[in-house]
Amino acid sequence: MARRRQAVTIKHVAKDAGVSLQTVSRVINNEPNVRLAMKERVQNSIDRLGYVPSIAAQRMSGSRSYLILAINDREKTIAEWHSRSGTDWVDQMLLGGILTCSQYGYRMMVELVDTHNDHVERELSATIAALQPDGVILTPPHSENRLITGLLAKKNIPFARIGSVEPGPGIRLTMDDERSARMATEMLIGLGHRRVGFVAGPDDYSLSTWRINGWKAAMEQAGLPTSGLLQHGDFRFDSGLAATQSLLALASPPTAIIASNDQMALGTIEAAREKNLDVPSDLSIISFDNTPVVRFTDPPLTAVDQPVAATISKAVELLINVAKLPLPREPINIEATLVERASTVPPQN
Amino acid sequence: MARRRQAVTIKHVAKDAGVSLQTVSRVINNEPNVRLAMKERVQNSIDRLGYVPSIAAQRMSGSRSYLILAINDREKTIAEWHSRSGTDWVDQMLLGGILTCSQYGYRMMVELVDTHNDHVERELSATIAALQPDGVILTPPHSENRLITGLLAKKNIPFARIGSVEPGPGIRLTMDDERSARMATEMLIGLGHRRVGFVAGPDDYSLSTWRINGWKAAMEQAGLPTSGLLQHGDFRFDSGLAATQSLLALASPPTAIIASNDQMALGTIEAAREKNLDVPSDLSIISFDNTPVVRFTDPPLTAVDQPVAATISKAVELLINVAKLPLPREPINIEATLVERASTVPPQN
DNA sequence: CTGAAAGCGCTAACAG
DNA sequence: CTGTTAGCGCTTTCAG
Repeated sequence: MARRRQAVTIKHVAKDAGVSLQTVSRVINNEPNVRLAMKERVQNSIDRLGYVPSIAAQRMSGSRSYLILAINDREKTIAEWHSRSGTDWVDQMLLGGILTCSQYGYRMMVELVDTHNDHVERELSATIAALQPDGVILTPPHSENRLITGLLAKKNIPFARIGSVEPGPGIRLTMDDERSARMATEMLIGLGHRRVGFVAGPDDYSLSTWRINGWKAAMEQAGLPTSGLLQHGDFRFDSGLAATQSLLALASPPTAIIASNDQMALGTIEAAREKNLDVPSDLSIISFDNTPVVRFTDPPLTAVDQPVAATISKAVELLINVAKLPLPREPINIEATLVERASTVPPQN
Repeated sequence: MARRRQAVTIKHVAKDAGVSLQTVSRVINNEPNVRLAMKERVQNSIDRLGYVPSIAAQRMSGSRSYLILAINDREKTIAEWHSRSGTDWVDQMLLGGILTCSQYGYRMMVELVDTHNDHVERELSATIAALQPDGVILTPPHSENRLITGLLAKKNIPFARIGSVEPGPGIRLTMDDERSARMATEMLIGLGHRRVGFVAGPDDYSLSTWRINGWKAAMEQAGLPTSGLLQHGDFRFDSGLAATQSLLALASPPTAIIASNDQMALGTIEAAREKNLDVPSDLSIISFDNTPVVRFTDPPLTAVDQPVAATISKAVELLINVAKLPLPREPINIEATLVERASTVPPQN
C-alpha cells in the first residue's frame, strides 16, 4: 500500500497565509486571541487549499479524537441482525448519533462488546487504547455493568448510560419506562379493561423492572389486582408466546396484555391465534419499542414508541459538551409516547 | 477535558522487555527479522502490560489507519431510518462489515454522503483527510458517481463499488441482479404465469436495469410478451402502488408482478387490495431485498434475498488484503437466493 | 537480526 | 495577539 501522506497540512496553510502554525491551529479550533483580519486571512487559505485537519494528528497531540463510541451487546445485536427480525435499535442509534455528532464535527462508531465475557475489561481497554474515543455511550445491559462503568470512570472517559438510573459515574439517560408502562396500562384501563396481563423482559435489564412497576402502579391506582398477571420473558418471540400461553390458561385470563417489547408481542399474537382468540376483540395488545414490525402485524399493534434516536442524540450532545456544560447529576428522562393502532379496543365481554 | 495520554505505550513495552522500540514495533506488525525468542519476550511484555497500539499514532507515522469507510446515500438512508420502514440494509452492512473487519483488527465506520450535492468532492475529501481510511465501500448510487470514484482513484485509496459493473477503478461487486430477476421470473413462469408484470427501480441505479433485463430475458426465452408490462418506480411505497395500479388497469392485466424492492411490493399488495384482488390467488407477487417486512405482510412475500452482509464482508476482505492479493479485474458476483413464501401460486384462471 | 535517529501533523506551554 | 519549542506514539529510514 502506498504510503499516504496528508495532502495539505497545517504547514501548507501557515505558509500560504504567511503565519505560524499556531495561528492556523487557533483558527481551526476557534480559539480566542486571533485578530479578525488574521482569522479571515487564515480561513481563506484553508478554504482555498481545502485543508482539513487530520484527526489522527489532533488526537496525537493530546487533543480530542472527535470520536464517540456507541457500545452494544455483541451477542444480542448479531442475533438480531442475523434473524432479520426488523429491530431497528441500531439504526435509530445511528440516526440520532450520526446526525448530532456531525453537527459538532464528531463521528460515531458502533462497537459490539460481549457483556458476559470474562474479558470485558480487556476487550474494552483494547478498544479504548486503540480508538481513544472522546465519549462512550453504553446501552443495556452494559449500562449497569460495573466492570465497564468502573473502567471508563477510572480512565476518565466521559460516558453515558442509557436505560440506567443506578447511582454511579456517567450521565444517565432513560426513556422513563415506568411512566410509559403506566401510560399504556392506564390507556387499557380507560378502555374498560380490568384484567391487564404483563409480559416482562429479563431481569438483567433494569427497565424490565421499571415497566413492571409502571404497570403495577397503574393497576393498583385503579384498584385492580395484578396477582398472577405477570409473566417473564427474554425479549424473544418464543418467550412471549410461552408467557402469553400461561396468561391465557388462567382461570380468568386477561382481556389485554402488555408485552415488554415487540418481538414478545408477536408471540402474544401467536398465542391468541392458537387459542382462536381474536385480537383485539378478545384480547387487546400493547407492545414496547414500536419497531417497524408493529405496523405489519395483523392487526397493527398499539405500541410505546421508545425515542431511541432522541435519547442517543441527547447523550452525544452532553458527552461532547462535557467540558463546558455542568454535568447533569440526575438522570435525564426522554419521554416515550404511545402510538395507537388497531390492537386496542374496549373488552367485549 | 483532561488531556488523556496513552496509558501504556510502545516505550513501556520496550523498557519492560529490554529491547528497542523498533523491535516492539516489529513484533506488533508481525514483521520478519525478529528471533523467535525475542518475539516471545516482547509478546510477553505486551500481554502483561495489556499494551494496544494507538491507531492515531500508527496512522501518523505513515502506516495504516485500520479503518474502512462504508458510504451510503445520505438522503435515502436518513429517510429510511426516519420512516422506520424496516429496511435493514445498513444493519446487514454492519453485520458483514464489522465482523469481517474485526477479524483483521480493522473497524468499520458508516458515513452518509449526499450524491446529489454539488460539493460531493469537497465533502468526501474532507472526510478522507480527517479519517484517512484504508479502504472505502461505495454503495449505489455512489458506486457509479464519477466524481466520487475519480476522487478515490486519484487519492489512491482502495475502494469497492457495490452494485456496479461499469468499467473503471475500484473493486466491483454485484449480487448478480440480472440472474436473480431471471430466476424470479422463471419461477413464476414455472407456476404457469404468462403475464408477469415488472415494477422497476429508478434509472440512476444500474441494478434497476439489470433486473429489468433478467425479467425480459426470462420472458422472451419462454416466448412471452413483455410489452406494456413494465413500470418504473422510485423504490418507495407510493411508486409501487402507482405502478401496480397502472399494470392492473391494463386490458389484460398481469397475473403476477415482480417488484424491484420490498417497499414497492407493499404498494403492489395495496393496489391489489384496492381492486379487491386476492394475493396470491388473483395476483402473485415477488419482491426484491427480503427485508424483515416481507415476513409480516399478508400474505408473506416470496422474495429475492440480497446477500448484503456477504457482499460487504467480501468487499472488506478484498480491501484489507489489497496489497497482498492480486486485485480482481472482473466484477465479483455474490449470488442471491429466492426465498419462497406465500405470495406465489399458479394463476387461478 | 537489532538499534538509533528522524519525522508524521498537530497542539500545549511558554515566550515575546 | 502571535510565534517558537517540544513532544504525543509510532514507523520508516538507515546503521550497525
